[in-house]
Amino acid sequence: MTHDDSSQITERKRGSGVKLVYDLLRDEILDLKLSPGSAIDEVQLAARFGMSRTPIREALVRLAGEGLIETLPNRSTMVSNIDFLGMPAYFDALVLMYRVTTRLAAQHHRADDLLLIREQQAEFSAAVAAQDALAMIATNADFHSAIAASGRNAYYASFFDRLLGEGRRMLRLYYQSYEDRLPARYVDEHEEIIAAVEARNVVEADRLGKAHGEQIVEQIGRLLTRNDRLDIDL
Amino acid sequence: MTHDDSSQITERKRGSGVKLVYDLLRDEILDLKLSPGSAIDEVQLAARFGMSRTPIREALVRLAGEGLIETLPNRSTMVSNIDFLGMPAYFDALVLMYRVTTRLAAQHHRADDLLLIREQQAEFSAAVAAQDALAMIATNADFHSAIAASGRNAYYASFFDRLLGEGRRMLRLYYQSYEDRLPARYVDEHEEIIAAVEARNVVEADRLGKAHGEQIVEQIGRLLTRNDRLDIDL
DNA sequence: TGTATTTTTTTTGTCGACAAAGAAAACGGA
DNA sequence: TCCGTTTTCTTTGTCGACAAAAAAAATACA
Repeated sequence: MTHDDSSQITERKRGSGVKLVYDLLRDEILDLKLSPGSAIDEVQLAARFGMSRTPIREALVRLAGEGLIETLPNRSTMVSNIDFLGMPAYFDALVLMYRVTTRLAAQHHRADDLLLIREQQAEFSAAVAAQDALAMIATNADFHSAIAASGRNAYYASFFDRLLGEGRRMLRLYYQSYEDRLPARYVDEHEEIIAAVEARNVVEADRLGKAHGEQIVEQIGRLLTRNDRLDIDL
Repeated sequence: MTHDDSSQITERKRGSGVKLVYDLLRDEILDLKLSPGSAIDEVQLAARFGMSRTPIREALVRLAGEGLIETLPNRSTMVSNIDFLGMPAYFDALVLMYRVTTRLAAQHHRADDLLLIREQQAEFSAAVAAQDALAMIATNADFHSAIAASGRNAYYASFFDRLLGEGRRMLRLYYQSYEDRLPARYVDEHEEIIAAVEARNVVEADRLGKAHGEQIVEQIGRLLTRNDRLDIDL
C-alpha cells in the first residue's frame, strides 16, 4: 500500500470526479511517479478515489486519447512506454514548434499576454532557485505554453502542448541524472525570448526559439549517448 | 425518424461496439451528415445501435477528445461548430504540415510506401472520375495521410491527420457550392508530388507540398469571400 | 519431470437502474 | 396579460452487478 488518502473521501460535485482523476493521473504519469509500462488497475483507482469505476474509466479513455496510456483489448491497461526510437522525430517536431510558436507570439501577442508570460517565467525562475526539478519541468512547459497561446493559433498551441507534455517525461529522466547544472541558462534564454516577443522582432524570436529548442534537444541527446556508453561498458 | 437500421442488431463481439460507433459518428460529422451545432442524444444512439449507453458514452468521450463534439457540463452534447474565425490559423498550420510531411516523405520513404501511396492516389482519381464529392474528400485526405506516414514522423502524421479531418468539413462546404471544377488539377499535382517523393528530391517535394496546400487554401478562401459578398448583396 | 488440459481467478466490457441538474411546462398573483 | 415561482420532464453522471476473455493455477497424463 502506498496511499493513505482514504480520509479525503469528501462530497464531490457531480461531474468533477473525472477531471480530478484525469488531472492527477496525468501529472503522476508525466512526473514519472507512475513508471512507463506499469499496470493501471481500475478497481484500485476506484477504491483510492472513493468512486465507482465509471468515472475512472472515462478518465482513462481520455488519457488513452492523448497516448499517455495504452489499452490492450480485454486485457490490462498500462502507462505508455517512452518511445526512444521515435525520439529523433520527436525532437524534429519539438524544435519546429518552438520556432513557430515563438515567431507567432512576436507577431500576434497582445499587451496583457506578456503579463501572463512574465508570471510563468517568474514561477520557472523560482523553481530553478529552489532547485525543485519537478517544478522546473512543469513551469518550463507552462512558460512555453503561454508563449504559444499568445501566438493566437489554437492548432499549433494544442499540438505544442501535447509535445511538451510528452517531453516532461524525458526531461524528468534528464534532471534525474544531471542534477541541475544548466537550468540557470534557460532562465536567461527565456528572458531573451520575452524581449524579442515584446519588441515584435519576428526574425529574432524565430532564431531564439530555434536555438532554445536545439539547446534542449542537444542536452538530452548528450544524456542518452552517455547512457548508451554505460550499457557498453558493463 | 431518419434511420431504419433496426434490422442490423446482430451479435457483436465484445469490445467492438465502441469503435463501430466512433467510426460511424466521426464519418457522419466530417461528411456534414450531422450538421455543426446539432444535438447528440445518447439514448437515441443507444437505441439505434442496439446497445447500452456505456459504449456510446465512451465513443463520445473520444470524439470530444478530438474536438469533434462539445460537451456542456450536465447538459446536452453537440457537434462542434466550424470555427470560421480561426480559419487563418488553421490554414497556416495546414500549409506548414503539407510542406513538412511531403518533405519528410521525400527523405524517409521506403520502397513499399509508394505502393500504398499510389493506391490512395488511384482511389482519389477514381472518385474524381466518378464525380463523387464525398469520396474525393475522404480519399484526398487518405492520400496525404499516406504521404505523411511514409515520412516516418508519428507526431507530424497524427497532427496532420487531425488537421485533415477537421478540413474535411470545410472541403465539404466547398464542394457543395463549386460543383467539381478543379479536382482534376489536384490529381495532376498529386502525381507531381509522388514523382518528387520517389526521386527523393527534397527541395521539390517541399515546394510542391507548399504550393498544393496554398492552392487549396486559396480556393476555399475564394469561396468564403464570395459568400461574404452574397450576404452584403441581400 | 515435463507438457497438455481443465478449472479457478482476475479484470474488463456492458447493462439496467437511479439520483442530480437543468430546462420546459404549469401555475398563481398582480 | 405579464412575470415570478413551483412542478414536471428530460438528460446526464454515477453506481452496483454480471457475463465474457484472458491469464494463472491446478490437475491429469505421459
